[in-house]
Amino acid sequence: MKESLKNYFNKYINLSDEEIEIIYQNTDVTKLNKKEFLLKEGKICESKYFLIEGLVRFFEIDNNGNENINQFGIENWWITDLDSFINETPSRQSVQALEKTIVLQISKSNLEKLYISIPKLERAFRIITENMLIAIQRKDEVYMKKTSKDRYYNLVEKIPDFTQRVPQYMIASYLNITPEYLSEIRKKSN
Amino acid sequence: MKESLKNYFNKYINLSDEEIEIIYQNTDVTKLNKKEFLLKEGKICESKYFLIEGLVRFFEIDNNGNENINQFGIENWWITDLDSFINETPSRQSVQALEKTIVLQISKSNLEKLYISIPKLERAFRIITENMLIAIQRKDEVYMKKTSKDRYYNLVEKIPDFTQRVPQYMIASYLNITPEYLSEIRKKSN
DNA sequence: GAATCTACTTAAGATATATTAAGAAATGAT
DNA sequence: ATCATTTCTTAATATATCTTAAGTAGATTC
Repeated sequence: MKESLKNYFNKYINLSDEEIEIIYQNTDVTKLNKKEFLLKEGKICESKYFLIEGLVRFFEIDNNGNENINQFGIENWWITDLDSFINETPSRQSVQALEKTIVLQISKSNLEKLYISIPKLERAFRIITENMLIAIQRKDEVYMKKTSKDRYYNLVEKIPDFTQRVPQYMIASYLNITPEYLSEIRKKSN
Repeated sequence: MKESLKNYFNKYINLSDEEIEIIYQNTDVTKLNKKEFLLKEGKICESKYFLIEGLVRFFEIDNNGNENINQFGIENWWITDLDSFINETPSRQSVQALEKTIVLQISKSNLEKLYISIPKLERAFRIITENMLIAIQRKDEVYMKKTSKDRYYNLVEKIPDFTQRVPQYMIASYLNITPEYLSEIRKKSN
């Protein structure tokens, strides 16, 4: 676990073993079973969660009572409702485990302490956040302008095992189409 | 100009006048007339541009030769194709002034120097990038899941003067609808 | 000031996607 | 293994949005 953290941060900055130790001391391990929640709509997102193993989904309930998935999270990603975390406002979305999931949790106050004791972390998170921004912009290129079919094949190509790990109706929700229509798209592709 | 920069950064970190001066020494002022380009598709985005005054659009040309606007930039925003800037890959989009525009330009190498001489800047850009990420996520909530009509009214509500400053066909492009359909939406609203 | 261009509108027909409802298949519980 | 529940598929119909084409008005050019 400490090893994962070390490997991860070393992609961005050089940290001594003591520094890794300090970071690790400021985290908690949380284990979730399938269907358990990391964050519930309406609550303030108090921590950043570094996903060690497993799979989660971000979703919200729309006016018609439908679940709308807008993000999945996998290994080595930070799981946070950033809006809620930064501005300390109630989260509009929930985060739920789709598989047995292990996360390392850093509370906001611990993170602020870490930024002070290990200022290099500012740099790491500056870079990490930039990369997240790039990722979301790339996603937008596909999801804003392309047809449902293109979005589906884009997803299959980029994360092939998703179609195994995630029920189809959730993929449909993530792609912003109805499960019925996804079914048609898949049929036509044969 | 230096004043703008100072006010801006002071929202995130405390900078002395000397530090502001150092930052300012590492920027260039660029003035653009309407229709001039800050960045052209295929070129590497070599600088971050801080928009002092004016209005720009980000767009790309799709397979059918249509311009696709995916972002506007206004005062106090950083104008960058981050993917191109960070990874030094050719930009897939162009950035063009829609009005007389003034930007402060920081080259990548100058920015790296500044991160070293004024480490607090890491913190500033960490926070700025987080805020950009939050903004893009909020935009996604509207643009991924809502109908064309809702997207239009959301834009009108959030940036009312846009409908004056930007031609309607560009707004349609930004909203991912055809100008004809936007025309219909507007008609129905009366 | 006429001619040309550009942005905007209107309307008819076409297409992509949603909705509804029903049945089939898979999964989980007893 | 059986039953119940959840997920997936199929098909008919409905709706949102696009495409094409034509027309109008304002801006720009000669």
